[in-house]
Amino acid sequence: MNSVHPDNLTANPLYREVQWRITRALAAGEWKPGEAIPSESRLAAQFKVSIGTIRRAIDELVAGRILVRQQGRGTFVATHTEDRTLFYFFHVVGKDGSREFPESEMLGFRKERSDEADERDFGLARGTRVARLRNLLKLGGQPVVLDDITVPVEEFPKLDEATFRKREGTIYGLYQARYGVNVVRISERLSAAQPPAEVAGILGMHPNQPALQMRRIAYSYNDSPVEYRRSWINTAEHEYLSDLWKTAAR
Amino acid sequence: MNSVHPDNLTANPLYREVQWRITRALAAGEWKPGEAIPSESRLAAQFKVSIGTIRRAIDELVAGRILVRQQGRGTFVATHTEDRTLFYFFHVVGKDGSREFPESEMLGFRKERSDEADERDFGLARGTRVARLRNLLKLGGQPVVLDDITVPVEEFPKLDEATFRKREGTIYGLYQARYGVNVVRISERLSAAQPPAEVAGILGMHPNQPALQMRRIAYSYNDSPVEYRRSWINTAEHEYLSDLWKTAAR
DNA sequence: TTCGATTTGTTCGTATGTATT
DNA sequence: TAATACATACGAACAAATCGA
Repeated sequence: MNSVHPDNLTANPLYREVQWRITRALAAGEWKPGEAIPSESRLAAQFKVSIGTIRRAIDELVAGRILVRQQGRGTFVATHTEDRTLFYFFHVVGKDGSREFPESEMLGFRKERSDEADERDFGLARGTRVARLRNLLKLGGQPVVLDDITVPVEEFPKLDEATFRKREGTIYGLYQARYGVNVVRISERLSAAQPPAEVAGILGMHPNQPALQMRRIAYSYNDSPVEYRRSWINTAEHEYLSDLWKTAAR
Repeated sequence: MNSVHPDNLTANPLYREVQWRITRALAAGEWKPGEAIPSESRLAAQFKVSIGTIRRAIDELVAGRILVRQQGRGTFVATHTEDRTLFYFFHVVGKDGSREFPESEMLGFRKERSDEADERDFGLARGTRVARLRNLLKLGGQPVVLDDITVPVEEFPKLDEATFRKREGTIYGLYQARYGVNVVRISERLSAAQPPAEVAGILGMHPNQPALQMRRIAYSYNDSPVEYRRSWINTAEHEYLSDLWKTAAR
């Protein structure tokens, strides 16, 4: 067979074409988070390629934490209910290096139109209907992170305050389980600044004490942005950890 | 042949054993940065494994940016002379998202013994002979990052001020070319703080303006630490970008 | 410019091992 | 125990890029 598949018009290798098709199926909700996707042999038959090509396609999705393989069981769509996926997206640790599961408390919820700041910070078209959510994260009982979250209402139908307040697990877990929105990648920008008095008060900071200011964009499949955050982090006892994979190189 | 190679006592898969052996050879300086390692077919013959196993072993080292493949040419030990490797380790960007090659200026150099702070921050045994280097990075002509770098003298024989001052390219490029020390991974911890007046002055900051404080540990092969930094970043016009790979998921 | 050798890249197939159900 | 699914290892064939004769 040729190295280029007949219905592959983009001159991409076959395994990448397969990867696309799997990604599209995921984006379309064909297989839900936590569920198993068809077995490699079944996918090979379905796509009419060798099992090795299927494995190669899945390899990259596993590396991107979009799928999870389990020998003897199957290959599953990654969920946000496991601790390791949490710490893939949550980078605040104790200054002693301790990692802790944060306790979450919702402080506010409203719906409105996106404004100029959203356009400047996130490239979000002005006037988009959005929900705003203020969420406080505590570590060891102490308030450490204040998140101001913005999501387009369109992506999250029938979103309401009670859903957020009564949720179990992480916010991304909620997106995934209830709205079928799967966050697979984030981009964060950090700077140091003086938080507003209101924020400093919530975070229990002394006045004039600086804090970490963060802007995050969260992406789903195919690099489509689905959530925007402005956060303040009290770094008196904690810090932001950026650790570029321990995967390879041992 | 068995899945476990005769001289593989650790019950690791064969490709990982091969990966180890390649990594050890790299750490021993058998192949220098910029040089080609033996071809896959040659390695396969040398290690008495199939070429597929060699490819699998190299795959992970390429993913970890330790090796670089080039079709038709060979597989090379990664260097710090290319722009893309620079931005893998340098995370400061303009607030408008612009990436710029920093201009470097050495402000100080001395040798001494490591102190209590090094032990606390980096786990570096107290009393180790170290070199201290103060380096200023400018972006667009403006001072933005001040690095206080600490390296164990043992790893860098005959290290002197002139070598640093007259270098071309990055500091990690210098480590690599002149001392055979190849930085392959870094871990960074960030917090917000008030810089000392001296630092604020160097960075051209207004007094009482907060800055990003960073501690970095740089690792070579096999996760052995080789360099320690304390940095201050002026985030008036720039910010720290943490973008967890765009590789997969497209 | 052409050609051939070399090297990595892609795809296929097969056999066997290991974990799960 | 048997069936299923992923994991490892091998090999073959051809494609595509590179480089020097």
